[in-house]
Amino acid sequence: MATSAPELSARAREIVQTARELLESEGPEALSMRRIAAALGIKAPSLYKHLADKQALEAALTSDAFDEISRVFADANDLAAIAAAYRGYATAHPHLYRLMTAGPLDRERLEPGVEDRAGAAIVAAVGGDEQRARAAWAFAHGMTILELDGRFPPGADLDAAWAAGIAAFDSG
Amino acid sequence: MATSAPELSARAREIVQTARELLESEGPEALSMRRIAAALGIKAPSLYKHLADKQALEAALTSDAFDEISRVFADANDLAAIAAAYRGYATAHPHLYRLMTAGPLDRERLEPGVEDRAGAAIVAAVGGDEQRARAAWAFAHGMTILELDGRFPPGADLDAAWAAGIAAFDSG
DNA sequence: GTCTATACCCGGATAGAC
DNA sequence: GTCTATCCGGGTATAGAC
Repeated sequence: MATSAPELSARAREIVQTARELLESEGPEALSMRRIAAALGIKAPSLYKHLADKQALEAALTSDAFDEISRVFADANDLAAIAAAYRGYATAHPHLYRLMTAGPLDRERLEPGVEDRAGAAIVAAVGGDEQRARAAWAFAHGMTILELDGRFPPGADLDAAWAAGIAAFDSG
Repeated sequence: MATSAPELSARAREIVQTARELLESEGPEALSMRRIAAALGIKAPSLYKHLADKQALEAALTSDAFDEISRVFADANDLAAIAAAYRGYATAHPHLYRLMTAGPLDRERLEPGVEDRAGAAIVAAVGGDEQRARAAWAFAHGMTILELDGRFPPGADLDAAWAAGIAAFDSG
């Protein structure tokens, strides 16, 4: 059976918090054990007394982000509202959003349930249909990551593109 | 005015081809100048006689991929067909697809027109509406990258999720 | 709990000889 | 057009002293 992430000590949580501030303010290259340690005024090897390895740190950051997204979803009842919440969270925390969505998800190291809670809010917002929920999530993630990466043509009206997609899922 | 990518010499094209084979068969970690050179039986510094830097190599790979996608789109007239072509190309070339879609696009180093040609096919497939085209592209990219990264729940019926999204964009 | 020292890996890129 | 030698940077992680 898969064991999940161990509880973090108070000191470990400080490290995670510092790592997050670095990530959000300076981007993913800043998320190195040396840089995090330096920001705390210690040396990199000391971190390993508190966290098993870097993956544990990333899992903690990702679990936190899932939690926060679920909270942001709480007030949203329809697709337009949840899309706005999704886009708003990602735009406010672009580097964190990329960290939590890029590449495989190390589910065994996440806090149990965080992924499902975020997903359940999307399913509810589209009226309970899982297939439509997955498609709508893909739309939202696609819009978000293409927007964050500057992939749309310069000058594209992204509000209008979001609205077009939301209209499609609302009526389809 | 922005100058675009210089023509590649025949030897440079050989290097790009070798790089592509490495990328597709072994993944992005294999796309290093040392590994590419080794695969060609030469040393890494020699590559710089043929290509300015690694970005030039990546731009060539990306331009080729855009070209190929445009070609795959050529036979597709409606949204379902173009979505199937998109998904099929990405699934057949996952590492290349990630390379061409992840992060910012270095437009000045691409072959001129390759991005627009691929985009135009999507616009045509949704009937000419740019906003719907962007939303549909976001849906397709989102589905694709989440699928490639194993982000959907294990056992999720992705054919059904694709169909749900296509239906939404067809009717909405 | 922190330190120093270190081991090990990797990467892109340049200078100058041949 | 290729080579050797080298420079620069980076990273995760461990051992063992304090």
